[in-house]
Amino acid sequence: MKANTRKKQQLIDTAKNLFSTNGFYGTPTAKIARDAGVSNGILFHYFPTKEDLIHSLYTEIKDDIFHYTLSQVYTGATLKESVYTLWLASVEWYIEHPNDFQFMLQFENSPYFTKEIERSHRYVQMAHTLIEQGMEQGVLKVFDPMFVVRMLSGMVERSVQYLQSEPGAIENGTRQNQLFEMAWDAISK
Amino acid sequence: MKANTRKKQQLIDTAKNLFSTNGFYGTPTAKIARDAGVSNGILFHYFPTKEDLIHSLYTEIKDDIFHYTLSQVYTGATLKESVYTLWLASVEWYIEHPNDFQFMLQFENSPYFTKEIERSHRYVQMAHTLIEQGMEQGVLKVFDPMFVVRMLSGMVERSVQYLQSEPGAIENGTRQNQLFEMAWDAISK
DNA sequence: TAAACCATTGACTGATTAGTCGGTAGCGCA
DNA sequence: TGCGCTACCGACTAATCAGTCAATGGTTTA
Repeated sequence: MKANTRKKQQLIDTAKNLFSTNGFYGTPTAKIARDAGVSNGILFHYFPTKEDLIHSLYTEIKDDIFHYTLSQVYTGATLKESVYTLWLASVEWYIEHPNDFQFMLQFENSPYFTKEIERSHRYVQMAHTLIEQGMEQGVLKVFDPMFVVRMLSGMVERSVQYLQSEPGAIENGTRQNQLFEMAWDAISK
Repeated sequence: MKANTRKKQQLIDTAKNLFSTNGFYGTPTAKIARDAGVSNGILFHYFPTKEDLIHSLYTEIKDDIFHYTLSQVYTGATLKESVYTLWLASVEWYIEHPNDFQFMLQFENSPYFTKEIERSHRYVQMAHTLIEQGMEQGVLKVFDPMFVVRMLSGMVERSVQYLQSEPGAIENGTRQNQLFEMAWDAISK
C-alpha cells in the first residue's frame, strides 16, 4: 500500500506534462505509460479509462490549489484583503505549476467540463462564499456570485498568461498588485 | 466555381456543430462528411488535412465577427462608447452563434493556438488600436495593450456564458449594460 | 507454510481513424 | 467533337489507439 503511490504519481505527472503540450487526444495512453517508465497495463490498473485519468488529474489539481490557497488565508482580514489573498495565491500557484495551468485551461474549456464538476470543488465553494459575503456587506457589485467567481478566475488566467509572457515581471510584486487592482475595480462597487 | 460553395459551406457548418459538442478529436472526419450529406473524399478535396479544416473554421469565425463588429462602429464616438460598441457587438454575435462560441473557447485554449495566430486577425488588431488610443488619452490604465485586449475578451466570454445560462436576460439590455460596466471599471482609470 | 492478495508486465486485439485513390460526370472552351 | 479541368464519390488502407488478459513475483495474513 506504499510502493503503489510512486508509479501512480509518475503516471499523473507524466500525463500532466503530455496533456498540457499535446492535448488530451493528442496524447495516447501508451505514450503516457512509456514516458512514465511503467507498463501499459498498470495505467489501466489505476485509471480504468482515459477519461478517469483526466478527471483524476483535474480533481488533484483543484485540491492542490485549494490547500495552497487555504494555507495563505488569515482571519481578521478585510474583504478586499481576503479576495487579494485568494487571487494572489491562485496566480502564484499557476505560475509555479505551468503544466497544471495549461491542463486546466484545456479541460475547463472542453465540452467535457460541466457546471456540476465545477461546483463540486471546495476551491470554488470557498470563493463563492467569500463573494457572497462581499455582496451582503455592500462592498461588491451585486450579481450571481457564481458568475463573479468565474469572472475572477478568468482574470486570474489572463494575468497568469501575461506574467508568463513577461519574464522577470514575476519576481516584482508590484505587477501582481496592479493586476489585482484591475480585477478588484471590476467587481467592487 | 459556384456549386462548389454549397458543399464546402455544408461541411463548415457541420464541423462547427460537431466540434463544439464533441471536441476536435471526438469528431471523426468521416462523421463530419456523413452528417453534412457529402462524401468522405470531398472533405479532403477542400481541406487537405483535418488541421486545415480547424484553422479554416477559426479564420472564418474571426472574420465574421470582425465584419459584424465593424458594421456597428460609428465615428465621432467617445472612447468609452467605442469600447462599448466593440464589447456589445462581440457579446451579441456569440449569443447568436453558440456553436462558434464553443468552438472558439476550445480552440483558443488548446495547445494549437499560438500568439502569432491570435495577432494575425484584424479583429484583434482593431481592438488593440482602440485600447492604445485610450491609454494615450489617459482614459485607460496603462498596461501592455495586448494584455488588455485579452482581458476584455476574457470578460466577454464569461459574460456570454452568464447570459447563456440565464434565459430571458438576453433580451433585457440592462443586463448587458451592467456587465459592460464591470469590464469598463477594470480597464479604465 | 499456504493461501490470498496486490502490483506489475507487455503482448495482443478489435475498433476506429485520417487520408488515398481510381474513377465518373458535367461544364467550358477551342 | 474532344480536351482539360473541377466537383464529387465511396471503397479501401495503413496506422493508431484504448483497453484486455494471462502470467509472474512479491507481500501480507492466517
